Amino acid sequence: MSEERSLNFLEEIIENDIANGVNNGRVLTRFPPEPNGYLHIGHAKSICLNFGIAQKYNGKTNLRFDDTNPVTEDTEYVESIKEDIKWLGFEWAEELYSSDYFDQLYEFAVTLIKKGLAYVDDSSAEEIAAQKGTPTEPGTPNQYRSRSIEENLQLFADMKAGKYKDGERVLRAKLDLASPNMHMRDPLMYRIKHAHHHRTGDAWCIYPMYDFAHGQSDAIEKITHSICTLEFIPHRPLYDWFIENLEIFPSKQYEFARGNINYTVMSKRKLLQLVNENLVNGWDDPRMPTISGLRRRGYTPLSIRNFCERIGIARRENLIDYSLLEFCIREDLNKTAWRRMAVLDPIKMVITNYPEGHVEMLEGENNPEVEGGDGSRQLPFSRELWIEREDFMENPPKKFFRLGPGLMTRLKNAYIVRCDDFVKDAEGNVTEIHCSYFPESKSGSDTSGINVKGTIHWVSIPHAKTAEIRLYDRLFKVEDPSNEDGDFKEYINHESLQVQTAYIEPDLAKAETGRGYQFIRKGYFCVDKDSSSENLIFNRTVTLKDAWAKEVKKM
RNA sequence: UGCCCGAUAGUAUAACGGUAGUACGACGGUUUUUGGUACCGUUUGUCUAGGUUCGAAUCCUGGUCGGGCAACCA
Repeated sequence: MSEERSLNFLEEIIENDIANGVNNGRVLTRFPPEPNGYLHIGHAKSICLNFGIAQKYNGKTNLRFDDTNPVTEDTEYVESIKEDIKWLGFEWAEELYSSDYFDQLYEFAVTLIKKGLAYVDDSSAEEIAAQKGTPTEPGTPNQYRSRSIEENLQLFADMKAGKYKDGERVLRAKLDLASPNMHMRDPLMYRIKHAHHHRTGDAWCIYPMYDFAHGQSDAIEKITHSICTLEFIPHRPLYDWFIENLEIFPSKQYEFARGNINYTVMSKRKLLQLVNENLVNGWDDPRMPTISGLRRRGYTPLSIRNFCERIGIARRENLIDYSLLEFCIREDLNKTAWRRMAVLDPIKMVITNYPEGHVEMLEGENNPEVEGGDGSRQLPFSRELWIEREDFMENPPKKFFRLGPGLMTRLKNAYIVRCDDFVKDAEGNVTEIHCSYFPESKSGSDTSGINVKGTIHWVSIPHAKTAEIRLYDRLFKVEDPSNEDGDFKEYINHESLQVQTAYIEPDLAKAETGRGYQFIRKGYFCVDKDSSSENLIFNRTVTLKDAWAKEVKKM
C-alpha cells in the first residue's frame, strides 16, 4: 500500500506534460555528475529525484558524466559514482559521457560560427572579465567580435589543431554584451587546455564549457526533463538559446533547491579539502556526508532513499535537521538489525550466589520486531559479568531503574539480580559490584513474581571477546559551517571520533559486514572495513534514542 | 545601483480562491525483559503593508528579509 502523497512541483510539470502530449508522454531524465569527487547525500537527493521520477512515469534515466574539464576529473571518481548509484538501488538506462559528444559539439560550434553567432576572441581572461562589465554596467565589445566568419572558422580550426597555447584564444557566443543576465554577455564556449582527458586522452586540446556541453548533451540524448539545482537558473536562457540556434531537440531545464544538512558541509570542494588535508580519513570516512561515508557508517540504501523522500522537493533554500537522517536509519535498522550485547565502559559484577565455574547457555532473540521471529543466538551466562559502569549508582535518584545499593534490575535475557554490596579502590572508584540472583526469575520462565522496571545488558567475563569501537559525532560544531565567519575548517569538531575497546558477547565474533547490529541499549553498529578476525572493529552508526539521558539533563 | 529566485510551526514540506495539514524535533502519557520500538496526546506557523474578492497562504502592487549572478569550474 502506498500512501497518498501530494505531488512535488516537478511531478506536476511532468504530469501536465504527459496530459498535453508533450514528447508523446515520453519521460527521460539524466543524472549528470562531474567525475571530480565522490557523491554525497545531496547528490542522493538528485539521484532519487531523477531516477525516481522516471520510474514513476514509466521513463528512464541516463547516467552521464559531465567530463568537460580534464584537469579535475578522474576515473577513480567515475568508478565510485557508479558504485554509489547502484548501491542506492538505481539502474541507469545508458552510461554516457559528455566527452562522447566532443566531435558533435565541435560541429555545433562550427554551425554557430557559420551563422555568425560565435567568434574567436584573442583576449586574455582578465581582459574578457573587464570587458564583461558589471551587473549594473553593460559590457563593451572588442575588435575580435567583428571578425569574419571565414577567419573565425580558420582560427577555431587552428585552436583545435593545437596551434595555440592554453588561454591564448577562446570561442565565444555572439550574444548580448548589455544583457542584465551576465551569463548572456558573450559566454565562452570553448577554451584551450593541453591536458590529458580520462577518456579521450590527448585527442583534444580544446574543451567545451559547461554551458556549451550540458544542454546539447541533453538534446543529443533527447532528454525530456533536465533537472538541476537552483544556481543554474540564470543559465537557462543560454541553455535555450543554444538549443534554438542549433535547432536540436528541445530539452527543458528545471531547477530545484539542493538539500543541505546541518553540522556538515556539502560541497565537493570543501569535502575534497577535508580529504586532502587529512582532516578525515578519506572520502569514505564515516563522518563524511558522502554516500560512501554513510555506507561505511552503516546507513542503508533504504534509509537514504526514505530520507530523500521525506525532505521533499521545492525551490527554497533549506537546511535540514540531522535528526531526520538519524530517524530514517533508526527506523530501518530497528526492523532489520540483530540485537547483541556489548559493554562499552565495563565494571565487574559478581553474582555471589551463583555457583562458581558454572556456565549456562541462554537464548536471545535476534530481533523482536520481526513478525514470526528472526532466529536467536546462545548467550553464555556465568558468575562474573561485565556490565556498563553507568548502570550502577552509589547514590541513585528515585527514578533510576538500574543498580544501586539494594536495587533490583533484570539482566537482559537472564535473571533478576539485587545489588547487595560494592567494592571501591583506594581512590574511591567503584571496582566491583556484588549481587545475588533469583534462580526462579529466568527469562522466559519467570515464576519469581518480582517486578522490576529496568533491564540492563551484560557480557559473561570468561566468554567475552574484545572489539575496537569507533564512536562518531557530528563533524562540525556549528549548524552551518559554510555560513560562519572565516574558514569553515575552524569549526571542525575535533572530538568527532572516539575510539574505545569494548567487551562483546561471543556471537559477535561472527559479525558480518553489511549487516546492522543493535548493541542493546547502546545503539546501532556495523563492522568496519578495517575489521579482521584478530582485530574486530565496529562503527557506531547512530545511538538509540535515550530518554534517560534527557531526564539526567533536566536534573 | 542592475537582473533572477525565494519566504507557511524549531526544521522540512503540503494545502492549486473555500476548515492551514503531514513528518522530524520538543514536551507529556500508555505499553514494554532494550529508559529502545509501538501507540496516544500537547505545543508552536502563512515576512509585512495595501489592493482584488462574499472569501486570500494562494491573485495583484509596494516594502522587508534571505539566496544567486560579473570562473578559460560544473
